[in-house]
Amino acid sequence: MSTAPDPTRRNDAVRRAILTAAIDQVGEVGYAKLTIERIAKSAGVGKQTIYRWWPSKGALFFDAFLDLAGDGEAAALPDTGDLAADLKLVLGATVDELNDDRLDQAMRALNTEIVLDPALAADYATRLDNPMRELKKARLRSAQQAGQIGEDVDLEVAIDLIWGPILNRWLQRTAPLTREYAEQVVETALRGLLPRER
Amino acid sequence: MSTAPDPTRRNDAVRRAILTAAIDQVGEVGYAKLTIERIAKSAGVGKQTIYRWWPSKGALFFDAFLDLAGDGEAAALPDTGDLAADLKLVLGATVDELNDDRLDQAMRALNTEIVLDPALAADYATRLDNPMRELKKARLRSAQQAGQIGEDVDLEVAIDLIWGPILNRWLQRTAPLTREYAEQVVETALRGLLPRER
Amino acid sequence: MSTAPDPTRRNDAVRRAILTAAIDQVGEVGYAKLTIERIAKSAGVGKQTIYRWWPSKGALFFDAFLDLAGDGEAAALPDTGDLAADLKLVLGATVDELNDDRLDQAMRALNTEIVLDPALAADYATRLDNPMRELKKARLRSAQQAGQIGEDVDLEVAIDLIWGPILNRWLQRTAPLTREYAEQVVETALRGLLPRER
Amino acid sequence: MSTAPDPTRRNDAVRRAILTAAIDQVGEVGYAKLTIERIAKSAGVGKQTIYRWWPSKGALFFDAFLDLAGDGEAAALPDTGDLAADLKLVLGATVDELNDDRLDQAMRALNTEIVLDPALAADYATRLDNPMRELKKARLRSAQQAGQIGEDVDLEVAIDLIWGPILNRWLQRTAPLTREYAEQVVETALRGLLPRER
DNA sequence: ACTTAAGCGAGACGGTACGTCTCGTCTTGTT
DNA sequence: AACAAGACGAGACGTACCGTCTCGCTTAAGT
Repeated sequence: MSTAPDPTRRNDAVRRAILTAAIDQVGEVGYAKLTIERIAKSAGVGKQTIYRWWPSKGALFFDAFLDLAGDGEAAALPDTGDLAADLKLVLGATVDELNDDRLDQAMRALNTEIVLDPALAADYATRLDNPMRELKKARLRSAQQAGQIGEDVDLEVAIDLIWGPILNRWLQRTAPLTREYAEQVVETALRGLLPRER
Repeated sequence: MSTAPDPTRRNDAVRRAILTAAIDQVGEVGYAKLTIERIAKSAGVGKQTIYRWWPSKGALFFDAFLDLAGDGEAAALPDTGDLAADLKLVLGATVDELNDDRLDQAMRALNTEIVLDPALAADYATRLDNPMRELKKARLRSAQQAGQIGEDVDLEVAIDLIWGPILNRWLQRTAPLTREYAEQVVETALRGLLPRER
Repeated sequence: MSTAPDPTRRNDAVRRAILTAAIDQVGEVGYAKLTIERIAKSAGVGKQTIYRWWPSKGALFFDAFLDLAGDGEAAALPDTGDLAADLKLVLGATVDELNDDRLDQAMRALNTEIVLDPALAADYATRLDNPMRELKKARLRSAQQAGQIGEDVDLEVAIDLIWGPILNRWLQRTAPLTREYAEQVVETALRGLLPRER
Repeated sequence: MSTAPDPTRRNDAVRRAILTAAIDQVGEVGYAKLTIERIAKSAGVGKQTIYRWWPSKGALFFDAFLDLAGDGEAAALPDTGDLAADLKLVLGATVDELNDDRLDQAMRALNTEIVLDPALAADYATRLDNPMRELKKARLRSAQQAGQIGEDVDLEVAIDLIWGPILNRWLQRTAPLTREYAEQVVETALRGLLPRER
């Protein structure tokens, strides 16, 4: 019978050293060449200590990512009443994050795991994506109530329409990801592609 | 100097066997567990034969994917004059493809490599994405000339607005990818999020 | 720097399994076809465990040979006072050993490595040949003191004269190696080739 | 049915280039690292050309060795009437050959093959060793008839007694192989180890 | 002189083993 | 009991050669 480790005895300094080492090493060698052994060495930790607490490189990295990104996460999207301005602000910040090398590396790594591993994808959805989606939806619902978004618009679709293009351009490197592009996306999404009726 | 192999001496039957084996085995064990050795065994081929012609698993898989997907690639997007209907048709087909298990597996694998390897991403852009983008842009330009898309709309942004949400939902498995969703995206993208003026 | 493994952590059961497997497999397929992989498989051991402790097949085999031969090694040559009889006894035993298939295979293999690799030859000299030579020299010196060997005879040459022919016939398979031949060698070496003075 | 190659069509320049390359490369990298591919490259020859005419590296090398050594081979051993002097002359020359780096390398390589491969050993016996043995025996027989060797001495044993020690010391590198040593061996073998009767 | 059937250089091919790397498990002290 | 250290069985990595197999090209007979 496998005796599960007792979390109360866990040494938190060790845990943090491992998470930090994971992020550090991803920056140095990239996710593909990141090995458990390398993380252990860099953290000054035995391999077993890693295997005791995480089932896989992906799971470890996911925690490391949360540790990195989750801290500064805003509790809510700004709501000044000007939807377009608020979205441009938020997406501009997102663009900046994605252009930051450390975060770019880490998020690409995370994405790799999520794309191939449905279990991690579910975990990701629960712990990161859904909460974020709720914040986004809250802001859009507020706009909808203020009459700035059509009543018949599905907010899920609205979110995808605004954030999807940015994430896509980032992932596929179709073209450089700039704040200008983000603003164009916001404007076009809000207004639609059709010619303006007069 | 490393003498590159002479392509004229290449045995094409062997090449096709390798590409086929690569796709087969990705379906059986997934991309993460796909090894060159396994592909070689499955193709009845020596490992060196693979290493002679491809520099990495990613590069091999990219060729295999092109072999799989590229053949049936349409030469142009339909243009019946009804932009919404045409887009729904095309995106519906895309949705079906992404729900086909073999293609889903292969495209996810490809995506993994592209996300982490800028060189492959560039290759992907040149050989697959850009040509497809041109076809899409051509259809949208035709619509623009017909007055169905605003003259001030940037067609690059338009493409991202239509295709981005679908690809994103597929990659991140936010929710099941259905034809209905695709239709909603088309309609919302065309019409915009703003309430209709009256 | 390459950190040498810590010998105190070594698992001795594993070490013995490897040495045994090496001897076994040499008997089955011969030294030329003996591979590290085969030894590992036969010993139920990972390849790395072999490479961790031995730098080459030759070095491993050398240890395996010592393990095989060294155990029964006599501490001293018999000294009954009758030099010829003692030598015939010892050489007869040597002949039997060389005609034993397992030892024959192993010693030929060892010889192969020694002939081509001076480093191993030096190791062989230190750990096997020199100790044996000392025993031989001790016996001959005793005979010399007893007046059974000329005082001006160089004992190194004497050893070569007695053992050289036997080893040579064995190595080169000039003719079958028999006890009779060994006895003839002893007698002729002692008496010399010249006709007897009267 | 495998059509054996027609020796009359053989290109002798190619044959010689291969043999030369074999000797050259053994000198450069040693026999263990000598590969057919390397010989082929060095000789400017296709691999198939080698495989067409020789069944193995050993067989090829054997021919190469004959080509190298066989040419200058004396037809008979000197017979001045002074057996000791003649033997010292011959063995001195042998010692010099064994101390020549090129020949040393080549003969060690040959020896390696012979020790492990009985078929090659037989070939070696037929084509090199037996003829040489006959020459040696002829010289000793002549000495025996001249009363310089006891009538009851087995000449095969005599040959082993004289040449065995030298070959052994060379193969096992027990100690440096010098002309002085050869002379000592000759004298001791002729006179025997027993003290001189008076 | 003209076919034609080798020999030949070149090197792709299916394999096997190399020696290295990392995996995830297990064992041995240390704290 | 968690931990650092690291040996261990397992097996993939990418490389080097094996011996076989075309592929064109010379190059000598034999008609």
